[in-house]
Parts: sequence; C-alpha cells; structure tokens
Amino acid sequence: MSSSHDLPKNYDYAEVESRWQGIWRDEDNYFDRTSVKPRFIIDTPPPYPTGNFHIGNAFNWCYIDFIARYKRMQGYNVMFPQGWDCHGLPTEVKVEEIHGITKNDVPRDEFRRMCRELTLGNIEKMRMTLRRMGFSVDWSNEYITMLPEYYKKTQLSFLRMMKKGYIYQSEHPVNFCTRCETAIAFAEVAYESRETKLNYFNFDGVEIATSRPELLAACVAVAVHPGDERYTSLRNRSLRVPLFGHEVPVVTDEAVDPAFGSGAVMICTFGDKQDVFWWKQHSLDLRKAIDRKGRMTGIAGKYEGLSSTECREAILDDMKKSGILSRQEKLEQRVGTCWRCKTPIEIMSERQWFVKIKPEEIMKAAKEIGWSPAHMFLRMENWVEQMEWDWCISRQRIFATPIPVWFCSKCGEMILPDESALPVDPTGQNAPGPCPACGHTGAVGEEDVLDTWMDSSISVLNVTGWDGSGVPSIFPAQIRPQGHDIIRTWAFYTILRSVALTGSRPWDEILVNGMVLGEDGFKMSKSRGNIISPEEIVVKYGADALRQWGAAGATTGSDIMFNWNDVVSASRFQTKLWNIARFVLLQLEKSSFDDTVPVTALADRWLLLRLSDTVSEVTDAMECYQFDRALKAIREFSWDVLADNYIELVKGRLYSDNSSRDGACHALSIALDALCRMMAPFTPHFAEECYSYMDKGSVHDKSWPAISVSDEEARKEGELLVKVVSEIRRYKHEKGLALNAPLGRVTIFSEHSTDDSGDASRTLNAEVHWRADAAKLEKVVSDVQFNLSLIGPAFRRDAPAFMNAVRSLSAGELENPPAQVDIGGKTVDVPENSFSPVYSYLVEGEKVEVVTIGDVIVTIQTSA
RNA sequence: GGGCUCGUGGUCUAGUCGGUUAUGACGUCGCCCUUACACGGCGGAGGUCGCCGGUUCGAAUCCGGCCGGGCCCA
Repeated sequence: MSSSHDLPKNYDYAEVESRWQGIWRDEDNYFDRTSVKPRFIIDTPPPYPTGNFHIGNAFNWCYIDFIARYKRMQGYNVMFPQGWDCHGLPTEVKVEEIHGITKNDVPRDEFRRMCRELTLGNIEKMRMTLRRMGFSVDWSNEYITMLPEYYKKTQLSFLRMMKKGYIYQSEHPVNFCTRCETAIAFAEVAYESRETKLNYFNFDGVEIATSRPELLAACVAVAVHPGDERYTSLRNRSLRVPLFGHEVPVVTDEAVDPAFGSGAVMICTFGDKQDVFWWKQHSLDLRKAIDRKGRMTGIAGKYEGLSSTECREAILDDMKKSGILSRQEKLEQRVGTCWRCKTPIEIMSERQWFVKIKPEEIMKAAKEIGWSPAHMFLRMENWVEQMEWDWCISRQRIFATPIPVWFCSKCGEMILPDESALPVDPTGQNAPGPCPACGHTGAVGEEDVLDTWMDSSISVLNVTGWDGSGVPSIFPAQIRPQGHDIIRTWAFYTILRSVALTGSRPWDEILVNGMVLGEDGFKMSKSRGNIISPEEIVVKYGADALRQWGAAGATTGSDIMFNWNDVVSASRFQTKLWNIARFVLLQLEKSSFDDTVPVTALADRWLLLRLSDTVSEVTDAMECYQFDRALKAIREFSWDVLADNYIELVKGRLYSDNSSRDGACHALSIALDALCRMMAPFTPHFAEECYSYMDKGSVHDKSWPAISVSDEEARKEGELLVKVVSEIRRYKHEKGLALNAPLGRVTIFSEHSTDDSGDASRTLNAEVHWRADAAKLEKVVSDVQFNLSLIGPAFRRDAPAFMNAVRSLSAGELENPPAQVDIGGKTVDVPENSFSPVYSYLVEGEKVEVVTIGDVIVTIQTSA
C-alpha cells in the first residue's frame, strides 16, 4: 500500500480527515446483536433537532466517542446509537414563524406535517456535523422520536404505567405558561431575579401587603400567624375583599412570617406554591381569576379580559382612588419563568395528567448507578428529596406524542386502545370500540399531548429493544453520558421510567460532563456574542484538534472554557507526532531490519519500559474516563521521552549500518504502533493516517495496546543516561557551545557499570567512557539530604532535633552513619536510608570539569 | 437562605485520602535553521497554590472561619 516515501512533509488535516471519512464504512460501527463479545451499550443523549449541533453537544459527543472507540479496541461489542428528541415547543414556534401562521390557522395534522418536515431537514444538517467530527455513531440504531415506530413505544409505556398505577388524571394546580398556553413541569421552571413592589392596602380594616394585587379577585382567605398578638381579634371572623366584595375567612397558620409585610397575608388561588399548600391545608375555595391565555376571567368583574399586567395597574389605580392603598415598597423576588420563553409562569388548577413520583424507588436505583464524578449524585439526591408535586406530563400543544385515550361522551369513562393498535391519535381517530362501562358508542379523543420528556426518557428502553413483552436481554445499558444541566430532567425521568417499566436501573454508570463556556468565561449566548461553532473550529484546525481540546481542556465533569490556545497546541502536537512518525517510518524503510532479535541496548530497553508505563497510565485513565490524564500521558511520552530523548540518543545507530540498528528500529516500530493505537480514540483520522503507512490495516480494528515491561535496571540506568546527556547539553549551552560541537572526553563514574551501546558518545559528539571505579577526585561532603517521608513518621515532633543532630555529625559519620545519635539528651536509633551525604568535588592537576548527578560524577576534558 | 462546586506564575490548567525541587499549555526572554519537525530544539525568567486561623515534625492538599466566582434549588 502506501510507502512512507509518499509521506507528505506537512500533515494536511483537511485532506486527511475528509479522505478517511470517505473510506470508513458505517457498518464497521454497527452493534452486533448476535455477537458473543461482552456488550457495551451507550444511552446517547438525543439532541433537540435545532439544525445546529453546538459546541456543548460536540464536547459531550467527544467523551462518548472516546469511550466507544476505546471499548471497541478493548474487545467490546459497542452500541453508540444516535437519537433525535423531536417534539416540543421550539419547533412549533419556528414553524409558525416560517409560515407566518399560528398553530390554530391550519388543521392539527397539517401543522404536525410542517413540524416534521422542518425537523427532518434539521436532523440532516446535524448528521453532517456528527460525521464531520468523526464520531463513530452506530447509524443502524438511529431513532427519531416523532416517527410512529418510536412514539408507539412512548404510548405503550404510557398505557403500561397507567395500568401499574403510576399515571393518573386529576385537577391539580400546575405550572402554566400563558404564552405557550400549556402546563409545564417543575423541572421546566427557571427562576429569575426581578424587582417588584410590595403594596400595602387596607383590607376591610386590616393592613395587608401583597406583591400580586391583580389576584385580589382570586383571594380566598387571609392568613395570620397563630401567635401574632396584633390579630387575635380576627380569629374565626371573615373579611370582605376590597373592590370585589366577596367574604373570605381568616385562617391561622404557623407558616405565616409575622415579620414580613404587615404579618397578614392574603391567600389567592394561586399566587405561588405556598398558596397551594395553604389552600389544601385549610380546604379553601377555588377562584380562577386568570385564564389559560393570561387574561382576567369573569370573576374579575369589570377587569375581565385585561391581561394580568393591565389588571394590576387598574386595580392599583382603583385602590388609590378609593384611598385604601397606603404605601408601596421595593421588593426583590425570584420569579418562576417558562424555561423556553421566559414568560412568568402562573400556577393554575387544571385537569392534567400526572406521573406519580416515588422518591425511595428512584433513589434506590440511582444509588446502584456508578456516578462519575461521584459528587454529581448529590444533585440527583437533592432534587429527589425536595420533590413535592408529581410530574405533570400533559401539555396543551400539538407537535407531540398524543395521549392515547378517549372518553365516553355519555358517562365519561376512559376508553383505552388495544396495545396492538398503537400508535393512535385520538384527535383524528375514532375510539376503538363502545364504552366498556355503559356501552355507548360516542367518544371524545383526548386533545392533550405528552411532555417531550415522556419520549426521551425511554431512549434506553428503545435502544435495548423494549417492546413491552418483557425486559430486553441487553438491558440495562452500560453508560449514560450527559451534561450536569439535565440531571434533574432527563437523568431523573429516565431512572423513574426504567424503574416503573422494568423494575430496575437504566444504566450501570452515568458519566457527567460539564458545560462549555465562551472564551470570556461566560455561558455562550447570542447576546454576549461569544458563541463558537464546531464547524468554525473544524475548518481552521480540523476535527481531531477539536477532539483533543475536548479531552485535554478540563478534568472530567468540570465546566470547560473554550480556548483557541488548546486547539492550536493540539494541532501542534499532531504536527509533532506526524514528524515523529515520518522520521520513524523513513528509518524503518531505509533498510530492512531483524525484528525478531530481543531488544538489548540500554536506550531501547528504556524506551520500551517508558512505553509500558505510558500504556498502563493511559489505560487506567481511560477506565476512569479521565481523558485529560490519558492524553497528557500520551503527549509526554511522544514529545519528551520519544522525540526529545530517545530519538536523539539513537540517531547515531540509526544512521549506521551496524546490526545495533535493528534494536532501535524494532523499539521504534513498537512505540509508533502503540502510539497510533492509543491516539485512535482521540484523533481517529490522524491515527488512521499514520497507521496506514505501517501496512497493518485499519488502526480502528486493532486491539488496545497491551505492553507490560518490568525492567527496573533499564529504568535506573536509562534515566542516568538521559540525565547525563541533558546535563552535558546544559554544560555546552553554558559554555556557549553548539549542541553538536565536539566535546573531547567525558567520563562517567557510576557504581553501576553501564553499557549504552555508544549512544551517549554519538549524541554528545564526545568520547564517552563509563567507569565503575571511584573517580580520582577529592570528594568532600558538603551537605546532607534527608528523607523526610522516612524521618517524619519515625520521629514525629522530634524530627527537627534529629535532623539537627545529623547535621552536626562529622563528614565520615555522614558517609557511614552511626547506629544511634543523641538528640536533646535522648539516644535514638538512626533509621536506615534516613539521610545521605551530598558531595562536592575538588579536582587537582588536570583541567577537568565536573558535573554531578546525584552520586554519579561526570568529568569532562575539553582539551583533546 | 440551603446544597454542590471552584479560586494554583501574565492567561488557561493538572495535582488535592499531607512528604524533599508544585504539572502542562499559551505567552515571554536568550541561544541555535544539528539531514523528522523553526507549528522545531536547547536554556532561562516568572507562583505568599484567594485570605485568616487551627491540626501536624511537615499543609496547595486535612479542619474551621472569611472573601470572591459559578451551578442548582428555595
């Protein structure tokens, strides 16, 4: 195949990446349902098809792809599916915008068709980005939640959960967005700080403070603290609501804060969650003053039809006119808003569908899952512990999975479809049969649709093949990778649904990634103008450089700032590695070598030992999903160990015809092979390109490197060799010599006799002698070095005294330590190896320069 | 107000179940175009590890308090 003679001098990421993307086949990444290999199933987050796969998605997918590729190389049968979570409001709004209509201008079916069409186009755009990033997605397991084969499973799961008693219908206060005209769940409420006014007014003789005067018509009671002396006379009385005139009771409740406002509170249905609590607690009336569109209702009398803001102004005006408004104060408050459109939410009592939350059940499963990083589990725990209301799953929208239910128009009995008839759309289809209760044949289809989390929270059931007939044999999945922003939604709902439908946890592990921040350290947003798209980066530096940023930019789980520097340095590392590969491949091809002989030269053994260290470090890091640690170890080995030290050491041998060349070639070929394999999950295109020149097929079919060398002698002597070379480089630098300038004679006195195969000599351009005998130098003990990790535990508070005693020993005693020393009148044993002498060397006669490396002496005779 | 999390050279960042000289990148300064690489090599400068206190022979690391950022929730 390719010969390295064709190796281009520069690495052209754009050409290489698009070439391999054209060569790789989708089938290579398919999950094999018949395989006997251990399985590794990933519950990939299905993104919302906005048409724009943003950098936060890219970051998340980088982690997934690192894992998928690594696991394949470790022999797993990997499923890396790709889903699309289609339903929801943003698409409806976009369609209304594009076609210049509102959802009610066209038939339901027509509106859904428009939404589907837009969504399919957006999915196609996002697929392109996924491919351009080199993600090894299993396209045979792609799913699109708006298509019948998926949402019939959503409907099936709904029916099953209803049968098991998890789903019920009831009138209950819910969070309601009056702009979207739909109920939303607590998880979809965002909170914003804002300043409003606290209005004090005369409420039938009692001063009341309220921030929501527009709800006066919905006032159903006045509450005071039972111990509040100011209001003892009010107990068991009723008051007349100003402007409206209806009578409301006075109730007492511990939850009233006497210090807030006037200490008397009006309870409305509903101003906030506390009102709901009181309303239930005291069995109060229900007065709906605001309708689904945010307009005042009939009970608001002359204010009927006004928006709540208009009504607020009008009521305050009227209060002023009638002289009951006494004063207004500024008030800081956190107001709940719709997370999609930021409209303040209202709490309204509506007939809705709910899923029962069973905190113990969810926590039990959540605890069985391995959380990385571990502290992310606390977010789940905190969320579950403070859940007060059940999950409202019904929405008053159109583009969503229909709730598969009809109601008998005569007796109101619920009519359910047969599971085999799914999917169904009750707004466009007749009921499956007569009413089971009264036999009547007329029925009305449910118009409400399901929350889109009802679709996406069964992603793992879908990919594992759940069809209601039992728990799939490949369930649960092995891992859920996702961001920490959706722990309380997607992770929470998925656990809930898995437990409800299968009785067990959805995944073995969950890996939580951080958020991507802009270069300025803030969340990326249009208004800040700090958005950077994956495409933009890929065009400038390539997908592999962006992927390296994803791996090395931050420790797993923490937020990551986008940073061009990291992308640039990633790209430089590729250039460096490309040049290393080029050099190695040219050497390997220059002349044949015998790769069957054992590697014997010191430098070669040292390289393989360091490679073995690197493989175990990288493997360990990958197993813990610490991608930054893994890539860092690879970079250090490549750049520092291999390029700057090893290659420089063995160039002399490589350029020779000597048989000692074989060992170096062999070591280089092992190192390059292993490096390509370890880089494959991170930079699949780059690794494949380098590997292709080795004529061994695709690197992505290869197993993860397994190199295990334990050669402590090579470590010790190799480090010395490297250290000698680097010290003499420094020496040359200090003397103003060029690094390749001839140096004369270098003698290394080390107690371990070392054979470096002449590598040091050729590298330093000097005559190098290794000698095991003592240097003929005057050696003087000049200092002492302590081993604190030994002295500390042994002496505790006496450690300083011990060290002082040692310092005052004679030179001879420092070299041959006494068995005991006196410290402050006490005699203590001297632990072995607790200190060692530091030597200086005095030289007589010849002009010899001395460099010391620990207890090794290196002399340099510059005059030839 | 509560929970979680972070604060490390100019910038970003690793390390955090205590141990000798605190990691790397970018930037910066000096020397070097040595036949893989100047997107390079070699060498240097630059840090009170947010502040205060405690535990300890020894603290970036453990404990307490404070200051400042972020996220989530009331």
